[in-house]
Amino acid sequence: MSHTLGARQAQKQKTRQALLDAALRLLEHQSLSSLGLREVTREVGVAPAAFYRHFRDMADLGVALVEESFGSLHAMVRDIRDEQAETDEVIRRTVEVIARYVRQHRTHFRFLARERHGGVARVREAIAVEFQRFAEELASDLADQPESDGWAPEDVRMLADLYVNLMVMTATAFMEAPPDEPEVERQIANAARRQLLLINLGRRHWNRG
Amino acid sequence: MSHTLGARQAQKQKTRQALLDAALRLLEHQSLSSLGLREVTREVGVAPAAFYRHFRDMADLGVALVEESFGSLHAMVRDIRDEQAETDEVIRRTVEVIARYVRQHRTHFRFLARERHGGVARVREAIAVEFQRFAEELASDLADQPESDGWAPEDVRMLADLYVNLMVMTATAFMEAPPDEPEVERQIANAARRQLLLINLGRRHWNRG
DNA sequence: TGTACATCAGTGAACGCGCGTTCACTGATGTAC
DNA sequence: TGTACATCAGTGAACGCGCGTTCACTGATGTAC
Repeated sequence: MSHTLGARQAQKQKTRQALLDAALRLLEHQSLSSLGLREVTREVGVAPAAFYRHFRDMADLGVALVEESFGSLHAMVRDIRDEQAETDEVIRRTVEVIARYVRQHRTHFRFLARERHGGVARVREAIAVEFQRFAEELASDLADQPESDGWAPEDVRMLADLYVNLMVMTATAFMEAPPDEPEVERQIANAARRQLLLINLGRRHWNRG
Repeated sequence: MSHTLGARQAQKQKTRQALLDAALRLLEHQSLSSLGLREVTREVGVAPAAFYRHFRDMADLGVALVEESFGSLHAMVRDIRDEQAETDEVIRRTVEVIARYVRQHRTHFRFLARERHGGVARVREAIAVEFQRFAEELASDLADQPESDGWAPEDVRMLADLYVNLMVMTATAFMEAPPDEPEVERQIANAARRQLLLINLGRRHWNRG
């Protein structure tokens, strides 16, 4: 009865998704606060007034895009977490997964990078909440590892923040690299691996001296 | 003859600065790509057409703001570099200087954070160039330190990028903290110090086995 | 299965508004003699 | 020092344009009997 969408509901969802996709496409070369409602509906091919059947305003659409973007980001993290191997191998796989994620979800990541400190408060806040959740999850994972024995909880959180920051920095570097430039990507990956390695060194010697 | 500005030149510079100041004020709650020329001139109290005597368009004004913002950032770095002391003391002073810089130049830093990945290409590029220059200078400083003996140049650069990134991350955290909340600031400073400490640990054990 | 009515996603026209840009202008400042 | 002319920062009116929002509407889909 309820799990099959009626034809009407299905069509509505399709239009809503088309609006989100069109907005994401247009946001490649501009920011949310300069993106117009009419621009989005024009791109989709519906009347401007149709927008209001799905979103109150552009900030509302932005918040929906935050949720969508973090959806694929969480998929990335699950990918990384599922890999269990030697430290060096974990690092190699981690950087590889970040590269692959950015390649496959470039528009999502660009949106997050652009709007994280952008001009729309509600969107900024939504992104901040998600990144915080993200760091908390990572901190909880790190706390369970034997390397974290004897660590103060706030030090684990500090380390998690450092990792999240490095991931964002690396993903941003991949994003800003021109597409289809394997040599540039290789260099970014190399630098990222060595930065992870250096942090892991610091982690191993924490509380030892 | 030439070092004293004529009354006309002086007045022109004054208006130009007023436009920059007004823009920076308005950019606290929006991003450059949604800021209008008429908004800025209205804030200053001049006719819209007067804008064109100083800037070609808003992107042009944005690039001028980038230069202004990095001016005070370089002053901050000179502050840090001039402090010579024990490692722990250097870390303490570094974080303190960052906190002070953000407190005193909040609007400049917010502008850089917001437009670094913002919607205006020319401004983004200007910021990228400056951050790159910044990291190169730091790398050159680091290379001269005895701790960097035997380091490959690209490893020094990698470390410089890590430091720059941590500075940006810390400054951003200070910026986003509500003003006049010493307790929150204390916590951010604490986390930043420990992150610098951990990276320094990793640095000391790099290339050691 | 068929009929009568309700729902509601999307339409299309209309509105008032603020935008960026242009233009001929004004009048204070600067320059040449 | 005084005069005649040039410069040019800032003015104010005008323009066409696309914006967000409203509204009564249409017609396909859903529901009750």
